[in-house]
Amino acid sequence: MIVDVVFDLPLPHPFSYRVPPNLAVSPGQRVRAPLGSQTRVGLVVAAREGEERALKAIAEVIESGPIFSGTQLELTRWIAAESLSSWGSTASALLPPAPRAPAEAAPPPPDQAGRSAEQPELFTGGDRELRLLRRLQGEVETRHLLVVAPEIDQARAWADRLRATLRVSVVRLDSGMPDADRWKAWMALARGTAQGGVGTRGALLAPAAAPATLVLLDEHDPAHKPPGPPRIHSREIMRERARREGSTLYLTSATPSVESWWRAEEGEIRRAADSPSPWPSVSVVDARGMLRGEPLSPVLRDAMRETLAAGGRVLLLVTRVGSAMACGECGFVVRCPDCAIAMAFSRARQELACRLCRRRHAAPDACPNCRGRQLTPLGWGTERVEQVVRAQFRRWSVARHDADSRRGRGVASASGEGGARVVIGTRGALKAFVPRGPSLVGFITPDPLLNLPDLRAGERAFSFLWAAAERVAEGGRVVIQTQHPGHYAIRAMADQDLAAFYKPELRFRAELGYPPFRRLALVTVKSRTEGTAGGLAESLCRDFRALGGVTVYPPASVGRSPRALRWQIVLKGGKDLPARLAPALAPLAERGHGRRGMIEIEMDPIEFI
DNA sequence: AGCACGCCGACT
DNA sequence: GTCGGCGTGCTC
Repeated sequence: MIVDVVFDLPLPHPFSYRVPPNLAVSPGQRVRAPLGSQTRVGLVVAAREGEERALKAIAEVIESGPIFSGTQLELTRWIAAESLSSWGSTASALLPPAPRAPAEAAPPPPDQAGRSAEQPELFTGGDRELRLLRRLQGEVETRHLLVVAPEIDQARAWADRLRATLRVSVVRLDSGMPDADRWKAWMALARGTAQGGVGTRGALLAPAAAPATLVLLDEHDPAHKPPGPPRIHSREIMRERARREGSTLYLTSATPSVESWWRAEEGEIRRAADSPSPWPSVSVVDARGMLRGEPLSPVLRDAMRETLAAGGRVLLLVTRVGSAMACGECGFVVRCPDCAIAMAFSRARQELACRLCRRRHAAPDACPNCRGRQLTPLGWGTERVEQVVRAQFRRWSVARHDADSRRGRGVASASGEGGARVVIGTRGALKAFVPRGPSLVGFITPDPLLNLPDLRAGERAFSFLWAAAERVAEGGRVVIQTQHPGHYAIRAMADQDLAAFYKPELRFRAELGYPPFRRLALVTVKSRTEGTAGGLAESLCRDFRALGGVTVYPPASVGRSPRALRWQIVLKGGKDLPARLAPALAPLAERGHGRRGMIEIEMDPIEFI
């Protein structure tokens, strides 16, 4: 017998091996097989009869039987095709680490072909997790449960929470556990000795028996699409899984992705009813014309004094200097006239460029709107804000919480030993206030985020603003200093009104043909020699244009060094974009890189386009 | 991705 | 005269 095996390599095709008579091997099973000079772990994707004399033999099996059912194997193939990642790398990322010695495996749960899936349901609102738990309570008696969190910390917390509230046996499948434990957890779920599993991305295909209850926590979180194959959001994998096996999918999010909100409007997703939860009072301070060197407006300064005097704690949120150009006087931001995305300022070249269509021109020296002369990238560093705050609030303890101040250190003293009453930090600082949130959150200014040269700038800023408001202690307040006091992201947050954000945002996306209405792909060409990268990018563009139905933006050099070694091509198309691109990419992947240079492709990029 | 084979510079 | 740079090509 011959088996076709895929490996954790960026290779587009499987390798064939003969199966020695002493081994039993079938599709969905992991094996070790010789490849080149070494022996590697691979996944059997097909078995057939044929001429086997020229082939090398499978060395050994990893598990005694298949670890993926036929449906799961087929699903990994779909994921690979949809993300333009290799089948082997995709499968490898979605399986527990292989044990060193051959191990007795529990068979994967049987396929449930033909079951029609229920509509996924989206939980929003301040009590979304409680309402979800209540729902799960009624289901765990009869169904398997799989919960996927964006990060290990959340997976750990949810495992504890499920054990405590649902009183079911829940195993942890995330990489925060030792490899051997992860493998055992996987098998416990397959065997049915565990009723539920919690993990991160690597648990997406864990063997919860269909029809199962699948949960994706914080579905909008970009951590659901980390670097590395497969380049696809966990939400899409969960959705497809639920659809194929007839499982129920629950999504939670304070601020759903625009994609999910759109699907809810289209009736593809049901929105669980939510009720308003306590909300801080929000003051929006118009920062236009505010002195540039002064991070604290009188409104924020007074709010801080009041909060501190009343015994509360203050969190000042800083967003690092942006790359867009904004007018210090009127707040005008230079945007691409075609793409409506903020243009990125290059200090070295003193020019502005659109990350999408590559339009570029010299940076203006006066504001095109008000003729003001203070047209510069806008933003504050935590250190500078700290200096000012220390000088103005000498009586109070002040701490900084950001990547530089070493995660946790500033906070430990701030929350633990009754330390800092004023904390200056970036987004991560929100998590540091446990168990009680700060009484006052001041946004020095969210404008750099709002003006990011990124089509998702508004979505990101909104999510951050909302998360901060949710964290504020009851009866507390939020002060936002901004040059865009009327921006719908800010208004929607202030009014605790989700729809007030998504409605205009969807209109913007629709008008300009951005996701979720169209799909994007980002192709990166790397080469050590300048000519090849640019030349290869140009010739790739010709190939893509020849495909039809795909918008090909001009390639641009994105190398940071003066010598341009990286080029990027942005592509836009419909739902079938990966399928359309595959034929143009196949010849490149087939023979190494075909031409010299390396090609990477990311479907549905979520940053910096 | 590794790893091996294959042609041009600074060293014992 | 060699050791070694990584450019190119292959792995069932």
